[in-house]
Amino acid sequence: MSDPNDRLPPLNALRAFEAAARRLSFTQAADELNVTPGAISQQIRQLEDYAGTPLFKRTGRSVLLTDAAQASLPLVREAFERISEAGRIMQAPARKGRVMVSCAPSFAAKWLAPKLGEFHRTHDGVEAWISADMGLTDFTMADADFAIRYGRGVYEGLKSEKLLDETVLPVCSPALLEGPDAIKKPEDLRHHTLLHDESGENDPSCPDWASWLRARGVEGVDGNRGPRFNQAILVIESAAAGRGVALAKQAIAASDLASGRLVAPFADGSTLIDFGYWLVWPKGRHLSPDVRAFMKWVKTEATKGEIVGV
Amino acid sequence: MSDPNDRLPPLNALRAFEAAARRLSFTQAADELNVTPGAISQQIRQLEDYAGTPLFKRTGRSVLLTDAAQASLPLVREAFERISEAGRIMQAPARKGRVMVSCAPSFAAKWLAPKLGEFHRTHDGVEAWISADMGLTDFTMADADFAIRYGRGVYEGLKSEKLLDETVLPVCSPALLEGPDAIKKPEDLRHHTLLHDESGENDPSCPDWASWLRARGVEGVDGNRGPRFNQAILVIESAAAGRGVALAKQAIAASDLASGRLVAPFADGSTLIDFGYWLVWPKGRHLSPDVRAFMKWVKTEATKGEIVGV
DNA sequence: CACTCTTGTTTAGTATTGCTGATCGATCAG
DNA sequence: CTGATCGATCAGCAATACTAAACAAGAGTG
Repeated sequence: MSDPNDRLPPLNALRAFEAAARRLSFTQAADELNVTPGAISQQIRQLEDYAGTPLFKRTGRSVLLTDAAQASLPLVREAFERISEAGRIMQAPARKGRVMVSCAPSFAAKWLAPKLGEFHRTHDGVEAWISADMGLTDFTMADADFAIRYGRGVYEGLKSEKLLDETVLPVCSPALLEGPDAIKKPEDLRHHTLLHDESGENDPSCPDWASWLRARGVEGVDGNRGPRFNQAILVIESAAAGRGVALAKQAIAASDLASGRLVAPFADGSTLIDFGYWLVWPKGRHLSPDVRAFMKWVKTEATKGEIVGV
Repeated sequence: MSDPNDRLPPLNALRAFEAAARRLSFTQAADELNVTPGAISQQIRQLEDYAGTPLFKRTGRSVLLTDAAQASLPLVREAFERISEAGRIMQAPARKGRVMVSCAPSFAAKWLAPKLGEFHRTHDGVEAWISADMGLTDFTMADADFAIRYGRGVYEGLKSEKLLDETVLPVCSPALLEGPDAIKKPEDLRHHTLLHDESGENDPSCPDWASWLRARGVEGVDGNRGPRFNQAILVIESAAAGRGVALAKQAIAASDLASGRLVAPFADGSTLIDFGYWLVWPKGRHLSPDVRAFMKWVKTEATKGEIVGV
């Protein structure tokens, strides 16, 4: 009669519950789980049948958690964290020799990817995969081993370690240093297009052209004109193509500066900003030897860059 | 593309995995989950597809865990413990005012049940349910709020609190104290049937008739003859029916001794044994106010009994 | 106040998943 | 070798989960 298994809640319904409770929205939960809202609604109802009590207060507009849901949610969350981690561990043998790092597209393309060949040469048998994604989605469940994030280094539930500081400086194609409108001093910028990087928008310490010019007392240059890009790499590529002068992130521009594709027209142009690059991974995660090796290598590369650059 | 949800293992397959890993047998796992072995086999295979690596080493005869399974199993277990507990908490509002205690059939019938009326009278609005089951099944998942167990009080993963000591003493129907074969001293037992309780078999400190007689230097009585019962209550009822003299557990016999249905023929007959009755519940479990009240009441009843009895 | 937008619910139909029951192959004990 | 036991496999069936579409109920807007 009292079969112990009957006492376990329906597991798939718990997934819907967790997502809905986290978002406080069935629609968003449905979106997250790639199902229709109706499916979520049904799963929740099934769980409520099991519980014998409502889990959400439906207030027309949105939904609220009942006490029962409130009380059980932390345990459900912990359970899923463990399941997620268990899943990773199960997969570990199959992933052996592969390290997956998630990072922002620009950083991946301009900083990480060019150095990867070197890693592969020195670490035989370990291949690195880069997953370039934008959002800093809660990745306790993502399939990356760790991530490189651009920000202040404080992330809820995640451990982080500083990788690299970031500085911002004007860069342009070497072609712009010649000819009648050659850039010699900041005032010369009036003859050129200003390229705006809006990828670091939420960092108040990151200067835009307007504040950069103001800080240097440059007159007669409108710091607001010019095209805007939402990714650092786009600014860099535009600048390299000779379209204008970019206020660029040093880490992203470094390889092009080193190759001569870009030049820094002003000696004192660079500004250290608050945001930086961080190695980030979920708190309880087991890091395999391969992953550790890769992280260590990345950090070494970063210190190298600091010696050479800026 | 890399949908975070795809990274979670199939949840129902995990249940099969946990059971199979615990039992190291697909057949037994199937039995536990009330499905066929084929179903388990398929679920495990599905999980192995997910993991990309085998989880069991099939050695024809039985199965062994691979490293991947070994490593992930603890997390899976913890996850299910939390899910189980979350399930209970969800159901708490619906269970309000109900306390479910699991205990051995004899103790339930002869000790607990008779006192329940009193509890109900003093604790209005709380009803107590008794689930009398024999096995001390791992009940992290059972639906009882707590259990009363007979034993030494050490249970893996469970918390316990001493409820009652147990003593063993000869009892019989008052009818046997009269007539030509009236029982006055231990030697008189030769004229009567000895009733054997084998329910405490695994307690070496618990005397049987043979050791009881030997300890008192009684000669001429064969301590091995007579019917044997595997439950304490059966011995008691046989004795009460006048069939013979039982070496009975005090706690089980107490109510019949009090009512005069049974009597203790010898003044010095009782022996304190190692085993006793314990309140037992899973370590991380949240005990509701109702449950606490019931536990407290049970303990009070137990101390009352100690004052009156023995 | 009507209109519309958003959000959750419901229902019937469909797709997916999970299970059975029978059969097979392997292993081990006698 | 033979019988017994255990796991794997497969086709068919049952249960579960999902979709699509219509519906209902606030909340914001003009």
